Amino acid sequence: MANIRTVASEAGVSIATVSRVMNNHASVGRSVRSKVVTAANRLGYAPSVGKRSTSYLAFVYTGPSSFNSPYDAMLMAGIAEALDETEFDLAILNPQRDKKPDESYSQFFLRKGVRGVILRTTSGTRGVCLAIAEEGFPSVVIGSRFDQPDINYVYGDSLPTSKQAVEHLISLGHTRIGITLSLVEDSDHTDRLEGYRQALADCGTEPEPRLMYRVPAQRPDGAQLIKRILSGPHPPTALFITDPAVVIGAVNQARRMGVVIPEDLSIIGFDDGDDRNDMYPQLTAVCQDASQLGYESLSALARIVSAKDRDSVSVRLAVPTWLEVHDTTGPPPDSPVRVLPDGTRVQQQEQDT
Amino acid sequence: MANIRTVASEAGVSIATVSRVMNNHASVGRSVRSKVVTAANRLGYAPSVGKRSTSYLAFVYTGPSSFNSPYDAMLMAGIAEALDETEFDLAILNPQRDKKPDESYSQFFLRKGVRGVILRTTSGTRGVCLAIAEEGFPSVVIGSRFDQPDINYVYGDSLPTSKQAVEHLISLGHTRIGITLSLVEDSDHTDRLEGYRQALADCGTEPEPRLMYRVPAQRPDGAQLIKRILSGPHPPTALFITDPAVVIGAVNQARRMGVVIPEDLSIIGFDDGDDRNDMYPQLTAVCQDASQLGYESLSALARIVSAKDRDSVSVRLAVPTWLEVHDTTGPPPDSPVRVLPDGTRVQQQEQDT
DNA sequence: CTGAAAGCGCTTACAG
DNA sequence: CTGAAAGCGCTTACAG
Repeated sequence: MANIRTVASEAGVSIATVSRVMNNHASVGRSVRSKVVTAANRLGYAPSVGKRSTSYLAFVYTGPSSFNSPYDAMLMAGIAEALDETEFDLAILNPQRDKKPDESYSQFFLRKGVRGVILRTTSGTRGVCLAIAEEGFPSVVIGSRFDQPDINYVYGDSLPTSKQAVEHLISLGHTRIGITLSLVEDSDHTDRLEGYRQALADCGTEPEPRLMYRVPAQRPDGAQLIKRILSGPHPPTALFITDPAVVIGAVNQARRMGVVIPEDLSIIGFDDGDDRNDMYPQLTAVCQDASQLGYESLSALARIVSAKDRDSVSVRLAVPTWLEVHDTTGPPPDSPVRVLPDGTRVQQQEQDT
Repeated sequence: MANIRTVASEAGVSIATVSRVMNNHASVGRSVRSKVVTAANRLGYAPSVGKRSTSYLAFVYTGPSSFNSPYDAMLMAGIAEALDETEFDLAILNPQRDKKPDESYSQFFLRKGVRGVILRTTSGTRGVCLAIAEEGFPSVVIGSRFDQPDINYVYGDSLPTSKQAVEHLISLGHTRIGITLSLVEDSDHTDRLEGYRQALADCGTEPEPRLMYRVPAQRPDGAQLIKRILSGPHPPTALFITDPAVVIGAVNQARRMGVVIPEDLSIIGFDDGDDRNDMYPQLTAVCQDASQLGYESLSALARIVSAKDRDSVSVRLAVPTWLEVHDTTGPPPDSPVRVLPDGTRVQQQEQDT
């Protein structure tokens, strides 16, 4: 294992300077600091005392943390499972709390005694992931695709299955198929929209902007959505709801309004874990095993950290998703079902738009 | 902060011996080893290199890990929240993987650079919690009560609310009230059973053994349970289901069998988070905010670790639970509803038993 | 099985 | 802002 002396000579500075960089002393000049960080990352340096060199890998939220979502819970389960097969321990790090503003990510991670990181992306933090990868610190991004080289990631490949989901609705006879998307443009939602587009394009249809709904990714937002679109003009007869929380809110709200699923409205949801099986009626869904994302990310990270030559390991892994057809999809009603805000149910005939 | 020299003189040995104990060298004699561990815990020793003494607190499963349960997810969320208010970072440790058999828990934690631990109890690991507390290592048990002094714990106080839940059923007119319990005897399930007993006792009823069901704590087990008890003789008209996963399986299975809730069968569940609001009909439940358990545990642990005199801090915290009456409880049917294995519905008259 | 002492990795007051 | 050197905490080969 590289020690402070190796790093010093690699960077062409004294060991005192390396130590100062590792402890983020303000006195070190910018250019010297970045030379040292680069050398440390290249050599795979980690501070150590005798044998007790740290052997922590970290799970890092690049944005606000959200441990209570089913997605994150499944990630953790998979990470914990993979961890048991390695010699590493797991740390949970929150750079937002105590990374110093003038500190690079590598410095922060090294100061915490961490050897590699799994980056949990949230909206608007792709830049953070890129910055960390660029610094050369061992990292694997979980849940997002990247075009840039030299960035490792593991993501759920939902495009083809999303297409398949919409094709399923088309084959049932639906022509007014809505899609819900989150407010943020991440690669997951881009993929799901693209699957929707492709399925429609294959049968010569243009996506209709009025059938594309942007909603925050919470359960109450799913309920709101259903109220809004079923009371408006020209509602869809089927919905592809691309978020696991939103679909739960939506299905329950529909039933509260007396809308029968799938007779009045077909719904295809998205499931990160096992939720589809705990719903009644059982949910037709694009399924992803989020625990597998966690498992694969941690395994990959362990390989990278343990590798002789880290740059030789490149991880770009697409974990398959799959479609499960259950009880929330069926043929469309003769005409779209509307429910007015006062609860009146209107089954209108198709009209010009 | 105590260093290896202080510990050595406190224990009356050389620094070499202290170091050997910390690294679990086999050569050190049993009695010397335990003297050193005791001294280290008394002084709050943690290995350090200069300033970078470790500042990790750990979340430790005393049994098999289960991150994907809603309970654990909520715990993590609360722990993460409390963590942000401290100077500590979080580690996840699995003693089952790499604690050496001949190593004490304190030695293991110190070797990992951890300053204090939150112990997640599972069935049959109360002994582990007691052993760790006895060694004097800073620890807080989450989710269990203890009678022994000198053990810190934070638990959900579900006895009074469980009693209230059963009283609610009694006030609706139910006389055949069943209860489901997990297979293991932990303090949580003991409390819930005791609440059930007390509510029945207050109106002069003995609990009937045939209405007390032991089931594993998984969703499919809830479905099995409903099949079993509704097809058997003398089914209950109301059920208090003391596990969040079991109740979901049970409610959905009941509906699959055509049993109307609450008209045919009333159900009171248990909710660690927000699941009751995502069910249709909305679940009447004994509610506990598991994230609060996590929050309080971590806050308490941080206080203990930071205290001048650790033994002066004693944590024995009962977090309140509460009853929310929603849509799964109502008056009992005229007579208990039975559904035979072939799907035939039998509404039998009350009979002698 | 244990200690005295040499040595390692890192940090920091001092000097420029 | 950086280095040479003293010093700290810990580990370990050597000796008994």
